Amino acid sequence: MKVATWNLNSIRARQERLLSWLSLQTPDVVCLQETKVTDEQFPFEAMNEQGYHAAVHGQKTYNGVAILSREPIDDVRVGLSDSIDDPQARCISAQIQGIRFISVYVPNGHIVESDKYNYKRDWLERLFPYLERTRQPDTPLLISGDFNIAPDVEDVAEPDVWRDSVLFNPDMTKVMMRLSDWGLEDVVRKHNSGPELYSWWDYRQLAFPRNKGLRIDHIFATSELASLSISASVDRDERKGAKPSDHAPVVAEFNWP
DNA sequence: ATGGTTGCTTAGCAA
Repeated sequence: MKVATWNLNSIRARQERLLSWLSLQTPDVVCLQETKVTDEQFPFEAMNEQGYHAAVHGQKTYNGVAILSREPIDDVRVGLSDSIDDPQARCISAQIQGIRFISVYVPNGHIVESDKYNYKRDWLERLFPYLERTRQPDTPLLISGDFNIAPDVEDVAEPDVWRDSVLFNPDMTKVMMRLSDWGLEDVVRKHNSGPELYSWWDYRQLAFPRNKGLRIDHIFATSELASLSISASVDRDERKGAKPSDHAPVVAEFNWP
């Protein structure tokens, strides 16, 4: 099974690239972020014609997450399903081929100590009880998406520029360690030990040609599933050419089912 | 050189 996560930065702006990429890579499941469309505007027909079912949780203008799958999608749940009234569409989960998939778009946070950063921290606090409620015995869990967190110094091309920013600071590193403590393994890092593996490059300052990126898009899986992973990579080529997203797709393959 | 780009929506926000 080939699984991918990709922050599209608008599915309308990226629809042609998405369709070409799907036909080239033929992933089984794709977690999408920043679709930036309401559910009514989601291009279900184009995805279906490409051979994919789609589960969506969108909103107007901002955010928006989705899961595409070649096999049928069951038991779709949207949001973090807690007592907080949160209008931002940042989480969707679904059951596919015996795996619980979660697609997340973690808040960016803007600037440390801003309201947006407090929202990011609160959102991440809410994620752990959500995982606890979502976890089921004997069902592997895979959570992937744009976490807006570079876990470690080797995930940042220019640590001195990004240190103590919203994307890379000790508190955010702790969150990633809590995911690990909870039982989730970073499948991409497992298969790529070296530096210079990034998933996002700023549109500005020629960041991509200079490879000044950060690894902030991740695929985590519970240990049994992670142990069945064969390979993982960033599809850097998808960041090239005309009208790319600022994120590249991240892909992992599993010996499943 | 105190900016730089993109997308959505139309002047300003979000990333």
